Amino acid sequence: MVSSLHDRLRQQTFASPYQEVTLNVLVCADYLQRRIEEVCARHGVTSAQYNVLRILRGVHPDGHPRCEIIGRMIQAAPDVTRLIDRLERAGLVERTRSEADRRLSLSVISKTGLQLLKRMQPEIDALDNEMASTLTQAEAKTLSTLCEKIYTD
Amino acid sequence: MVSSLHDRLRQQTFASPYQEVTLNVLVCADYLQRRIEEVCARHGVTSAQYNVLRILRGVHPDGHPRCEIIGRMIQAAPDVTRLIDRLERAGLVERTRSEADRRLSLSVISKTGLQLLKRMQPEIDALDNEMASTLTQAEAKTLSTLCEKIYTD
DNA sequence: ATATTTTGTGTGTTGCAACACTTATCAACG
DNA sequence: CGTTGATAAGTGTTGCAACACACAAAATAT
Repeated sequence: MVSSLHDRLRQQTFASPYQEVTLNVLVCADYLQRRIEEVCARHGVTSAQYNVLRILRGVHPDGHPRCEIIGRMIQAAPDVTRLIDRLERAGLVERTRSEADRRLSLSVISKTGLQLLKRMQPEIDALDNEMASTLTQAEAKTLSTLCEKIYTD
Repeated sequence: MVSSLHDRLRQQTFASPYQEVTLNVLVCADYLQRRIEEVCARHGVTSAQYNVLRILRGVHPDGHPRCEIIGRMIQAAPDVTRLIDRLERAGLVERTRSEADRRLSLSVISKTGLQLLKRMQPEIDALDNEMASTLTQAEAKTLSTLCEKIYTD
């Protein structure tokens, strides 16, 4: 399915390699995103929610204010307030007001949230391992570096 | 703003270069996507709508059935029916029933749609040109090839 | 100290996205 | 030729996303 798109992109003649690379990065990301989304769906969360949970696991047992979470998210998203609302309703995070700065509402990942991440881990790892068959470690490194060059302005 | 995320990704230690590359491709794509979305928003369309219009321009004055459009879209999307509904309401495409196979509803880009694409072209080109300052042509080619390796299974 | 700006969060509304389901047409087969 | 299955498009519903806006607390200026 994706490979048929690939064929069409190949047939197309590009005015510059920059036009081509933009399309390829977008298609590639959509492919990767879709695989992750699949795993997340099986566990009843969206990829954005999963991303937030991982961020919060990184500082557990401490929490993060909303603004800090936004800055660390892979895909920028507005409306993080309601995203956390849903995580809270699902019992995956807990919110408390910061004493030091009462504007901040600190989100902390809950025990249930940590358990969910633990259950998902092997499936996420499996995705990474799959990639090892199509890309050498050196190629992965190169790809990372080139991507960084683009988004670091 | 993105570079601050970049710093955090750098600080992080990755279990494997495959974990790292997944994040980097996603972040990079989000960055590129956001730039395109900005241009599209200025012209009153979403990037998905813009994508469909470009696909239809490719076969103008002929049209494409919905199923064909789905296969050619950069980012897979369900509900293309209503996406085209909106393009039709905006006067950017016209729909007709195929005589050969009456299940198919052929979408054809309208004169207004072609004009819109023409007006947007310089701004889209500008985005590509910007990239030339951060990436050599050879690097762009390499990046394209590596991305293709990932999504071609 | 009070006024002003900045920062952080939450809310209200519109429209789009994702999911499953329905309808219409074509193809294949008894 | 009628029946069954496959393919294409459209519909109905729920919930999320994007936008602007409103409020609260802290930082800064006067």
